[in-house]
Amino acid sequence: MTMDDWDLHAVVRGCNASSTTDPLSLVNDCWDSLSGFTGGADDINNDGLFFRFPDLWETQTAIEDLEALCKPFFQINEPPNQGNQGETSEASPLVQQHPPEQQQQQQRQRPHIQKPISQIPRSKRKKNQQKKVVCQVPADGLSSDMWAWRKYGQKPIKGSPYPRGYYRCSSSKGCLARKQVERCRSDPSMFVITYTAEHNHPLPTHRNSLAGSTRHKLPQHPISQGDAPVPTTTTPPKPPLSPSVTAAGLSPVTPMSSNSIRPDEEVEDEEDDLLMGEDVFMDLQDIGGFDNDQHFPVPPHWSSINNTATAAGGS
DNA sequence: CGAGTTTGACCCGCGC
DNA sequence: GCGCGGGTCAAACTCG
Repeated sequence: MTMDDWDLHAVVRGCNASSTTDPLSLVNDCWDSLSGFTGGADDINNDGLFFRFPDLWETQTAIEDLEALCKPFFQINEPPNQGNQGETSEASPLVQQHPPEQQQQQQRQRPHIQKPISQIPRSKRKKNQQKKVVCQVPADGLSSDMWAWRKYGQKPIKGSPYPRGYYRCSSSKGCLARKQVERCRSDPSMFVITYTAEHNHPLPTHRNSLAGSTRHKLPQHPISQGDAPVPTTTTPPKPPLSPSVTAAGLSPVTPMSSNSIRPDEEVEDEEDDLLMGEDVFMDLQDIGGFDNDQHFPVPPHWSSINNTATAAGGS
């Protein structure tokens, strides 16, 4: 928690200061401060896309990490300005950095299971030390990342009316990348995505390159749909999102062309703090929404972050 | 038939 | 040490 306070505030301040103007300016300002990072030739393929997360867990600053993460996810093109590396270090605390080995530790391993993905005993990992990047995106933003995700679990989260969906990258069997999707409690139209681990393979040219990525499943059981509140709550059922946006949000598949997703089918619900406890928090909402015909035309706006105290029920 | 989803159970980190 | 809660597994199921 050493740097939770000072730099977090520094970052927020920086962005907020800009917010007095207009969202785009704000975003650009914030992005500029992050734009110092240059993944490196090794991380970029011919298409200019990241092959993988550029040393995600080894970058110099948290900002760099965050940017590295988000670039591939959102297909953000080269930021307008570069060379603000000096500034990035100031705003570093967007992401908590942890030694690479700790990242690996998050890979679980069961004694009876032999999988490449599970090579580090789960017992060694520290939950609270796992590096994560938390993003807040609108429903259609969920479909904006290039990776193919496969849902492997869903659980109701204590204190939250919405279940959390667990996804892992299905682009590659050995890929350790995972993401957790949870509907934002303060704004049900938004989803909170927590990315963990890194992709160890090239960014697919077509998100649907993988099988079945476009499976449109109609809601069967409200509970099973992530966007629906867990039964234990009194929250009324919500209208299903578009097919691409299922459970806790988001289709595992996030079809790149799923721009057809309509946020209007969103939901409503209570208000609460959506702080994710820690790590980075990207608030794309402030950007003014996404252009449905484009993939994140503008860089995400980093709004809030790193809150060590698990505001959300703190498990 | 292959791939994704659902869902209950299990494991383990963490707080008390 | 115990219990809670989160994260993951894997069988069963659904769908194209």
